Amino acid sequence: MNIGEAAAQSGVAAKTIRYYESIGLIAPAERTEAGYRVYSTNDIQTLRFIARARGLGFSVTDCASLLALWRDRSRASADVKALARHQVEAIEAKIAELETMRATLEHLMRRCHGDDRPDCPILSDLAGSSSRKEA
Amino acid sequence: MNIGEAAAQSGVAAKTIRYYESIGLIAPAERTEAGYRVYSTNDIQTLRFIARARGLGFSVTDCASLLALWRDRSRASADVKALARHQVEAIEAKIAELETMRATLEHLMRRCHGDDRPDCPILSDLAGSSSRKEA
DNA sequence: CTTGACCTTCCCATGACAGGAAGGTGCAGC
DNA sequence: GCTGCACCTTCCTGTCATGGGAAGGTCAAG
Repeated sequence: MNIGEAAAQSGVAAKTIRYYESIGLIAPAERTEAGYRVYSTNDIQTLRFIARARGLGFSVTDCASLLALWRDRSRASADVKALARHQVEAIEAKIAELETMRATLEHLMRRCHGDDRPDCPILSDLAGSSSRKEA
Repeated sequence: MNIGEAAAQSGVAAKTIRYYESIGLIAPAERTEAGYRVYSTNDIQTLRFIARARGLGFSVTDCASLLALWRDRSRASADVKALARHQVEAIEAKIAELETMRATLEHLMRRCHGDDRPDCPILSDLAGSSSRKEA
């Protein structure tokens, strides 16, 4: 299977597959005589694994760790769980940050009449009024 | 005031101030004979405005729009509110995405015993078990 | 034999900066 | 006056995870 079909089957763009190979996340693919990369269904599994982990927000570096654990038949599930917990914490931190932003913005929007008058509490706040909330 | 003090007073790193100047977000600063950038308290206000907008998640491009509206005394507050609403929507989309990730991860973690046994539903899921949730 | 869809490598761009090198400036102290 | 140090300048590189596109080779169909 060429890289195009591998991309179609795995959901990972051909460009990205080459990138993953270049940074060592996946092993260099076999090549045809002409230099075309060749992929097996096993490689597709790996790519899908990566795609799912990325979809859960894991960094490419985390994916390398997860792949190593996946291949290590003697791994402890606690190790995997620790990575997952860490990821959940990172996600929660981001959510909290975003929630704060949203709350502040919505508070400002409620106070903004939003018509064609120039008076605008949103801008006033950004300009430094004392009623703003510090993040 | 030199760039170092402007940075201290505005909360924007000196490096970042130069960056903002280079991309045209702020006007080029006046210079001393020796070429040092000089900032006024007015410039500090602008930098703080930007810092607050960035803190609310607005992109640098959005900041340029907000600054333009801020300076336009005849702006309509509706224009500002529209930008804010757009930003809230973007934030909510990100939150939703992160919530989905978190829910999936937590679901997987609950099923993972997390001890020294190698059996791990988290990895099984990433490897393609049918019980996974699609994001 | 040509066409067009693939594939290859290579470099550049993104967003929003941070780090660091190489060199000039300003001021305090001796 | 000179030294030293903190500060300033520009310029280049790196970050993260790709995407875009150029220039050129390959493959299968018609």
